[in-house]
Amino acid sequence: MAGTIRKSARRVTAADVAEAAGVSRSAVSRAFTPGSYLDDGKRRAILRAAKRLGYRPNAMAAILQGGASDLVAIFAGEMPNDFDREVAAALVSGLNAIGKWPLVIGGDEATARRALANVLRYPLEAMILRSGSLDEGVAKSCAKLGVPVISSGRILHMPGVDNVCCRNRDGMADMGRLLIEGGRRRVAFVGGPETFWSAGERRLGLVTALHAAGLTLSADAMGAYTVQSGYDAAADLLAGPPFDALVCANDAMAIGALSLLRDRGIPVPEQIAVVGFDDIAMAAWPAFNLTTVRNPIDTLVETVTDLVQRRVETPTKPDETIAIDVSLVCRGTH
Amino acid sequence: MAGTIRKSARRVTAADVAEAAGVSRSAVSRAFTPGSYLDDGKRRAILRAAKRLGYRPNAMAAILQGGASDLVAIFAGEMPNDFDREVAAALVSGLNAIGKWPLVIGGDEATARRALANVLRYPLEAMILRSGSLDEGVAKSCAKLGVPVISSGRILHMPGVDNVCCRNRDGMADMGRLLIEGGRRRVAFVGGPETFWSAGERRLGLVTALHAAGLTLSADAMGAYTVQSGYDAAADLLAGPPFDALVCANDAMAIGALSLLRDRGIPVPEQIAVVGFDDIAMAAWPAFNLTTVRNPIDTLVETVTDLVQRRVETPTKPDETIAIDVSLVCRGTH
DNA sequence: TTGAAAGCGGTACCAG
DNA sequence: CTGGTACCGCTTTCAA
Repeated sequence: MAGTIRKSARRVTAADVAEAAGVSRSAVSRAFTPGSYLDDGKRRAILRAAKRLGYRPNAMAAILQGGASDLVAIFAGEMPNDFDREVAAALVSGLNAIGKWPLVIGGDEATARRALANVLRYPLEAMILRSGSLDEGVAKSCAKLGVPVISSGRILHMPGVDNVCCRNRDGMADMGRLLIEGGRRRVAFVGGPETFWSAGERRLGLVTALHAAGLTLSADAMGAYTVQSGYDAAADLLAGPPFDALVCANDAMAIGALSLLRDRGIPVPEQIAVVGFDDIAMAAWPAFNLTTVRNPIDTLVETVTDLVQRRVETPTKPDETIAIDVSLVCRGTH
Repeated sequence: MAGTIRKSARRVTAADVAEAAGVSRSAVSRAFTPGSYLDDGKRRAILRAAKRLGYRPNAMAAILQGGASDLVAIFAGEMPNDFDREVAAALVSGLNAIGKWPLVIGGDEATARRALANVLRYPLEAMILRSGSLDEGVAKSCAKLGVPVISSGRILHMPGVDNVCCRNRDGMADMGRLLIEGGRRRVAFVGGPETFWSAGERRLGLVTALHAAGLTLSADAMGAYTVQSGYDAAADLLAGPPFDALVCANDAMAIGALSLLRDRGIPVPEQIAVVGFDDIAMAAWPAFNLTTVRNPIDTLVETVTDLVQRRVETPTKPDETIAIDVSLVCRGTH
């Protein structure tokens, strides 16, 4: 369907406004700078002319001149599950709320890698990492350029990086103890490839709790943090030696595993307990009622935005590593 | 936890590279401009020096000078459900793939409104609308500045706006006919407030199909496109006159309704059919097995990114309204 | 092929 | 309080 043909117009500049209002460009600049010396009547006249012409100060010029860019990149990775997408959405809102512009980079590794080189041409105030696999490389590139890096969801031991991360090991250790107290003895785990750093941490927490009780992991499966991969991993595990608890590195996989067990008619939690990590909204739905570990997104976002602000304010402040507390959410699958 | 204290360094400029390589700034600029006259040895020397110093051309200066900004804003709204978040994530990836930088604006209306005024200070190549409530105002502001607007998910009849939208009415009309053919006669609908434009369109499609069969809508409930609101709406409807089909304006609400009916022990689809719209990944899970209308995200993203490119290429091209085909997905709840 | 110089659109520092 | 002016860092003429 065709519609109106439009004309492309040149952007209105301060000079245009100055001419229209019969003042100098300096005056126009002052009219848009709070707390600057300018006759009140003149200021009003300028703002009126600006509004009439549709003038907005060009951010590029202001930034080039030395102003804040307010640009913050988010390296979001592929966002394969709802938790990652929720975090990304919440980060965007949180950054908007503190007056920053999140410039989001997502998609597969090749696209992201290509994007990185180019996005660094923009004067970023910070780079937020949520990707997983490319993190070290990105952090190195940023460090070279003096762009502050905030890694969330995985701890990067590099100078020039602030870290925000939930207590993966503690959370999963608590979960392990809960299962053991509930009488479970043969515990299987569904983790992820090395690029999912948190999977390794969570596994470690579980193993620690098991060891303390004189137990070891019964089986180890590899997932991909998606529902489908949890479904498949559970099927693989069922083909092996029996187990009475299935600990998944995240809720998406736990929900997938739950579905598989239901399909096979295996009673949960009577025969096998199934638990996850994150406490996504879905985990609370009656259809799943999943026992899990709460990984609070709001706290994460607050911590990250706070870190962004403090880092921008004091670029030389020491690096920080902030841990976010998690807590057991006992529902019906353990 | 404290760590290394870092130094904040000045950004490396073309002048620094020029000095290091013993050439003029012009030569440095040329070295980064494909297809420009420059001695090959000199170019190599410059690129080497640039790499050593960690130089990247400053995008702000290039843009100010007249270059492409590659900046595309996405007005994403609150993203209350997984479909919206999936679309946002896919749009981000799609834009990255064509070399654009999605600058995402999300969160509640107040935040978004405040953000709009400021983001227009950046030279945006396009503005993608997914918000719902603020769309007209945003489109007007953009039109005044000559920023192309691409509205997706809701048709805006305004000059200067390209529209991409799925065939909401057709899809829901097909669904209505499917239900009628299946013997359903008392059809209830769960829609949304006026800000959810698609809910009205989908309702219209359903009503059309019902009318053609000499039927009318049995009941009308208002949801908010979230799972919880579907759950609540279904509860409200059950308190009224009986019905044998429950059509929800999106999958999230359908899944909520499904949960409520299960909680109440009402057999689906034997006693009541439940259907949705969008075909989110979850709809296919065995736990829900939802009959729905497929609203293809990949096609949406391709269409939008294509439109962005064509609009940037030819700013004066006529406005377009592109409809995306949808299709019935028959599973187990109808 | 090269360097010098003129902007791009602001901001901030001048002297007035 | 005001207007003029020198930048910010890059691209792109222009003349050499």
